[in-house]
Amino acid sequence: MPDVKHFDPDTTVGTVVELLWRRGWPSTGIADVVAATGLSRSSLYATFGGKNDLFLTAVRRYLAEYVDSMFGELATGSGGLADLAAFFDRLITARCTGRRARWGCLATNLHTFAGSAVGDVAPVLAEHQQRLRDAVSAALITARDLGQLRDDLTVPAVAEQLALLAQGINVRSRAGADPRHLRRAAEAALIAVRAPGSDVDLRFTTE
Amino acid sequence: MPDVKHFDPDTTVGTVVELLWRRGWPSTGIADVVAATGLSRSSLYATFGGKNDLFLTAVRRYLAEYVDSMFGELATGSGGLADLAAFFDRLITARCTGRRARWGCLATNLHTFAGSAVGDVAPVLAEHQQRLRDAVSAALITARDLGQLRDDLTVPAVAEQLALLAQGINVRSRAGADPRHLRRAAEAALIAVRAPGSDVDLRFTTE
DNA sequence: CCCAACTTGGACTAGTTGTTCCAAGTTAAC
DNA sequence: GTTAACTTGGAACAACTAGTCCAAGTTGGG
Repeated sequence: MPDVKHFDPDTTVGTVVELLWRRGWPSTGIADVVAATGLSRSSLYATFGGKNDLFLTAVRRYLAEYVDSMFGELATGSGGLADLAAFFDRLITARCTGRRARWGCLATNLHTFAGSAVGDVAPVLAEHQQRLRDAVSAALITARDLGQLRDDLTVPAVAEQLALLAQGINVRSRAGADPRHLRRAAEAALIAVRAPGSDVDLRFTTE
Repeated sequence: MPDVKHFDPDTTVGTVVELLWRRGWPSTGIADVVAATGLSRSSLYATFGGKNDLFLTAVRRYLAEYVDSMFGELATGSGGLADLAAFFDRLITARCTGRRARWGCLATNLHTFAGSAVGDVAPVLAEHQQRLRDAVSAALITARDLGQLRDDLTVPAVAEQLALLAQGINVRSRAGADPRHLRRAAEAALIAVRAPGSDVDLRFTTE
């Protein structure tokens, strides 16, 4: 019986993701969403609820669409340190080139107002960080099995270290860091944790 | 002849630093400053100009008061990697304990809207990152002279890597990261770049 | 004392914020 | 075609934003 929606909510969420990613949570208003989507306030509020709900939906979409694909073979691959090198290469390329260059990572950007009263993003960020660390851990365990990882370093410690490095890359890329510098840094980090005898190639494909 | 100011501008800037640090730039309004300082809008605008000027002044104050002291003996010390361990220990303690725990680093937080139209913070952030990298570089050069640094790694690459690690620590500390995890990560990073033969102690004083 | 130079509180813009509301329009089963 | 359920545009809302303005008050040199 009822009238049917005149727009595609999924497309709308996609637009909101880009807005939120580029401009940040507090600086993005409903008016911006209206302008970017062409919808009216009524439709937005009826479909998504308020600003908080809409933005939280957008954040979850971001994690599903952009982050999980970024992890790629990290958790499932068999390359060990080579998979980690590929991951950092992919990350730096995504952060520094293309249409979304210098947007940083939406999840990392949101850390800025993690302590804020608005929008309960903290749990979402915690889950994201957990997934990142788990993926890195999996690759490191593979590396250990392959004899690529120094035996005087523990997997959890190195996983945390590399996850923090990724966060640093996300932050600095938004400020316009030189991708060559970032690649050098990631390469150094991986070489440093590589077992002395290992001959795994850690050079980045992109130069 | 003229009337004299009824308040201390330096104290006011100090209050604004805390406000900006904790709540973020776009979320902090002049009304908040008025409430926190007890001053009137007139006095604020007459003394500091608009919101942008006031906040930029606060950011510069932050860098001078909190960051430079954090670097400590990094640039001038003779401990090499030991000085770096002390730096990370200091950083993690500052970010995770005390009144300002989980506030993160104001400069790192500001990266979130580096690309934004408002307030020209980008140059300030660039300068800050440069200083951080230079300080780390100085300590690494000392480490190299002392034979503490692996000779298959270059100073600039490791400097960038450790600077990015520090940024990661800043980001994650705001979201409530476990300081023990952070210390483990920093320790692993330093152990990994230490020359095989070196016996420099990299354990953190705080445990 | 006197008065010019300055500061200050508070009222006041003009624009924006997130949100609500309703009349008008649209849909599809009956 | 009727009708009930739904969507939509636009107006309106109160609270808030950064910033301006001016009369009243305060200061210190002459």
